[in-house]
Amino acid sequence: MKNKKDLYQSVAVELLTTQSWYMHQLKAVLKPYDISPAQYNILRILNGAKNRPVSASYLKDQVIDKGSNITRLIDKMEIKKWVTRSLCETNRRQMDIDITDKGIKVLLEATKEINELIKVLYSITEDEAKIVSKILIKIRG
Amino acid sequence: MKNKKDLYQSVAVELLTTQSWYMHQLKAVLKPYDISPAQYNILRILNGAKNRPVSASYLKDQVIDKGSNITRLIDKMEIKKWVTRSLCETNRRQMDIDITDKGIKVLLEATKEINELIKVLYSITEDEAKIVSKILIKIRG
DNA sequence: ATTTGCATAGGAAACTATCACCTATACAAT
DNA sequence: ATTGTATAGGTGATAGTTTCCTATGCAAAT
Repeated sequence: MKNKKDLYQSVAVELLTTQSWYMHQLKAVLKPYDISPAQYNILRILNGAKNRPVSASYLKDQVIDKGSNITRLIDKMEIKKWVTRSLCETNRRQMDIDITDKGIKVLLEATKEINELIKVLYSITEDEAKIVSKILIKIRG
Repeated sequence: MKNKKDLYQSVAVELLTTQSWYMHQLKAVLKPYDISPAQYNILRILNGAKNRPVSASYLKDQVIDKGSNITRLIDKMEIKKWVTRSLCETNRRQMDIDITDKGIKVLLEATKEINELIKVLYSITEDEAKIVSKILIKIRG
């Protein structure tokens, strides 16, 4: 029987290992579309907002990796014409960031690939999937 | 009841989110020692090898993030005098990579911090810890 | 002798992390 | 109306790291 420290240490190690394993596949799948996982994440959030534009700080809150620099991510996506940026009318400190048709198109294509990729997770049962999601959420407190 | 795709999608999202959350804390904890998580990983492997030197390819196999560039990691760690690199006598294609006393010292210091950090995972029970480790391993197939 | 495997070198591009600084706005208190 | 403070976002510079790529040297295997 392991001691407590080693037990939780192995949670950390398996978390890092499994994420790394999945992330590499994710990057590989998105690469042909020239999308980084962080950019894909932004596209999903923008599309999920049903064409109502959102602010950068909203994106910062919603995004998976809180460490990412929204301004510079949006810069790159604007160049690729996947998003637009305009001054918010009601609060002029904010930007209205919105997805374009081109952005929606690339999001749909990428999503198709990701829906395929997700099948690599099918080595666990649906019950296990429910359990692991729940515990992962609980970990973050 | 969610459909299957959404269920496994949420596993992916929670995996990425929780790892990102933990990784940021890990980086913050290691920063004062000027160690990256990847370098800490190398130090642990070298120390775990009980002072028997190992090859770069062995490290590549053992390391958590398979995408990392062992040569460059070792370059940096050699500069900091945490490891030594010498030609392997028995197989002269290989390098013998070994940890130094200085490397052991910084490893021990960093490990102390990480043993503290691990407590952020205590929001789940020991049973949940066992379960989540097991499922994370199973995911990778 | 040729092929395969191990390890490394080095360039280029991309990403990260910080920092300091700046602009403009909102909003509440004076 | 003025001032102070917090908020929202952006800019630019720097340094370091990572990632990808190609190429090379050398040893080992066959």
